[in-house]
Amino acid sequence: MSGKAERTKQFIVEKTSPVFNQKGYAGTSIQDLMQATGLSKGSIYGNFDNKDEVAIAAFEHNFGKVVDHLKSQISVRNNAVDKLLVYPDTYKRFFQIPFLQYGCPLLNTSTEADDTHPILREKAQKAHFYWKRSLMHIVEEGKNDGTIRTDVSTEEFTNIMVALIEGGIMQAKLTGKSEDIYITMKYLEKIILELKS
Amino acid sequence: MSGKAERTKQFIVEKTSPVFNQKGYAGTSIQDLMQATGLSKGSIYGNFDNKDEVAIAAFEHNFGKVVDHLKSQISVRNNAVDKLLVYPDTYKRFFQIPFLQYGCPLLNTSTEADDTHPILREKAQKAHFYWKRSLMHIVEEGKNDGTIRTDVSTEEFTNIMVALIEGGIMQAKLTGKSEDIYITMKYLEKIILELKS
DNA sequence: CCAAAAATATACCGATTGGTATATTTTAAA
DNA sequence: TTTAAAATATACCAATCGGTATATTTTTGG
Repeated sequence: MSGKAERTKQFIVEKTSPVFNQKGYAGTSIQDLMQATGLSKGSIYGNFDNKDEVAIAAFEHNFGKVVDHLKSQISVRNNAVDKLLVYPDTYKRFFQIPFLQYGCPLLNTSTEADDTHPILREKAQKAHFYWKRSLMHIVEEGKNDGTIRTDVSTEEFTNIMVALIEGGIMQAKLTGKSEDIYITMKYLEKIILELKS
Repeated sequence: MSGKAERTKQFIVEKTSPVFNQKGYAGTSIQDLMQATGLSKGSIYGNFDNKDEVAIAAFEHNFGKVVDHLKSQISVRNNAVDKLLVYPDTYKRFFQIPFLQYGCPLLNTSTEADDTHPILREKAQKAHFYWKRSLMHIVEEGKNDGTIRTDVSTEEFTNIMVALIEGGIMQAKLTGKSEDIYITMKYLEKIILELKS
């Protein structure tokens, strides 16, 4: 496999990842992948062993895009509370973020795969664990430098924060109303600000 | 169609609804329905026009079971705050409720169907609307009889409540840890109690 | 108990599924 | 520029998909 194949592999992932996020694993066929890439079946199977591997790579790509987007915003903020506020700031504009058009990849993948696809489920579990860990890290940081109250449980707060984001997205995607995510994110903003010591 | 067919139809829905909730619409085949019911393909297609109709009936059955369960508990409580507390009380024991074994039907159906299956999406939208309306009704009731503070937005509160429940379920289903939904529901309990006037 | 009707089972349909073997084209090194 | 290798396309495979036509069984009303 030369550098060309490596680029084609990347190309396939980029083109098919929105399809997987929209249609789900079971709902996406090889035909869909051929159509999304413009490549033949042989070309796809020449770069991936099977549909599973494309789906896994697609999930990791989708999740990675969200992470990169948040990370870049978090990096330019210089205290824990402001860093946490990146989340409501971002998800308030949920419908305007192109790679979230078909929903949160973590929510989509976990609800489909939790009872059906062990490999994909494990990938989603790891993504969730990574997300929670990075949130907890910010809260702990704030506690250590005295900007966040120490009488709140980091574990509990991050759990609630994730629930609000995913539950808000679910409602907004279902109703199609940005108001639904906006309300939830306004509330998240409020409880983040209440963390201030 | 005699009474027999009506009972068979009901039988098919009861046997297949857990399958749809576990595997999703795209992931459930007619074979699965035959296996779950022990009936032949002809029998299933004699009672339903197509897979869509079975899926729709299954979703409504699944959602109905949750609604019935909650309603029966709410009916024996005699003030708005206590009625709202049925939700955290119930979902705290999420993993012990048999018909929630494969997750919340509203969450599962909406995340799968929101971008792929307009009919199923509409059913999920209506279910969500019904749920929110009944929550809002309880809050308004409490405001009217003076047991709930009038300075909180009913719309905003119910939105946050739904988000916490669905987001909590998503995390618990993904990790497999009841702790994840317990934390979220403990918090929901707290903010419900803070509604008291 | 019998006959008509209703319900269920069997057998089949074309289309599509995920995947493979092989032919063809493209790439890269000499 | 030639040639071996790598990448892509074509053609095919058995299995399964959702759905239908028809045969058989079961139910129901007289």
